[in-house]
Amino acid sequence: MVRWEPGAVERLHSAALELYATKGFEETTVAEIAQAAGLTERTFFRHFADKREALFGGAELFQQSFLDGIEAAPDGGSPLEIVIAGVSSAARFFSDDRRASSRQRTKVIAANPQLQERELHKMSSLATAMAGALRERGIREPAATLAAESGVTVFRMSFAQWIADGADRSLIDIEQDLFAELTAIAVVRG
Amino acid sequence: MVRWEPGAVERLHSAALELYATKGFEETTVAEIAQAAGLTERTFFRHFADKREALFGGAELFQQSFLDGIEAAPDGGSPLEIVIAGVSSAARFFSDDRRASSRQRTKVIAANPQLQERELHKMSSLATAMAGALRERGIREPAATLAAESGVTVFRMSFAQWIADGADRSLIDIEQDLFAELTAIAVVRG
DNA sequence: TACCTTAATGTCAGTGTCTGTCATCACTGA
DNA sequence: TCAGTGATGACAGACACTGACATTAAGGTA
Repeated sequence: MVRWEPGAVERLHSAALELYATKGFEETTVAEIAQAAGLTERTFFRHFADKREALFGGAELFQQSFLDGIEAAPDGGSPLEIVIAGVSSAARFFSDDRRASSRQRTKVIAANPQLQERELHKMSSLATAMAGALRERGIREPAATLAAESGVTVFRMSFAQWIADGADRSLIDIEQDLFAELTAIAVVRG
Repeated sequence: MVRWEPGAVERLHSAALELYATKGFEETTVAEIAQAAGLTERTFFRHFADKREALFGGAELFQQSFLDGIEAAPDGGSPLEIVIAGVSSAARFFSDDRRASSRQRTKVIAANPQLQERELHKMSSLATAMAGALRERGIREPAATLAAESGVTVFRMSFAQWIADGADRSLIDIEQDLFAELTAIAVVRG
């Protein structure tokens, strides 16, 4: 007989996602989420820094998959090629059976400006971390940050296409196309 | 004898900037800002949607200067060249005598995550608007969004260099260098 | 002059997010 | 048996933000 049911964080996360999806983010109170998870409001704020964070857990693994890909990239590539290795590595994080849940989560975020702001902040942190990893590999500024920001842009656009209605291509395929488009765009006097 | 002193918005903006800079954003209450401006808390929220917005006024003119530059760009250029026209046009918005005040404002934003999130959101909106302007000029997706996002990235990095300690180059000079770096990075098999 | 309208503000009573503090309870190890 | 320890509950409070209604001075109109 345990005093507390295990998995409090997971229960809070699930309850939050479900309520945000059905009632809307602003229309759900933290007290409601806590009650749905069988806990109190105070406990919610012990596990999540704020009401939004319940939707953004597990970002460390996500970010690490980018950094791993950058570290593992072969030597001698251009900055963008090394970034492509990182973004491709992270694509494995999103197998096709995750598409449905990714779609729901993205829909919730798209419906609320506060959540969009948090999402942008996470992406900005990712770009900063990737730029750091590039510098570790000897790439100097401003090339490191330019390449990292470009990589995050391509990832965001690819992800949006990946979960778009009717889409069925794999994330990594879409990424490759968009990186090709990026190099085409950057040509001056084209 | 006027009943109310004119320039309520400006007074609130100034009071907020000063208090955020001296006490810190989270440490200042809206009531304090309102009192410093000779108004009430309720009036603050009539002029600004939230506590952060007091720092982000006048974004419409700022954004429009990008769009104007895109509209005015000559025909026949690549997507990135048209974006460069927009970003260069906006550089005129930041003459050198604005450097000191830009520096203070940026410092306040850098000191607080909530303000950073709002800043990122504004930049994201700018990129969306620029992509729309590019589409108006016949550029298709995904080229339009890729070019717009790249342009915003270059602008952000240029701006950061422009207000960096000891910097004295003009914003437009820095932008040109970074656009050149961007095209260099994007070359595959470099 | 008296009256009406309007715009900007004030007043007041809320709701909801988030924090600090202390109490509670099961489990653990000595 | 007893002193930690860790997750939670209970409670009070600060502060951001909103809705509803009152107030005031300026301008226009009869």
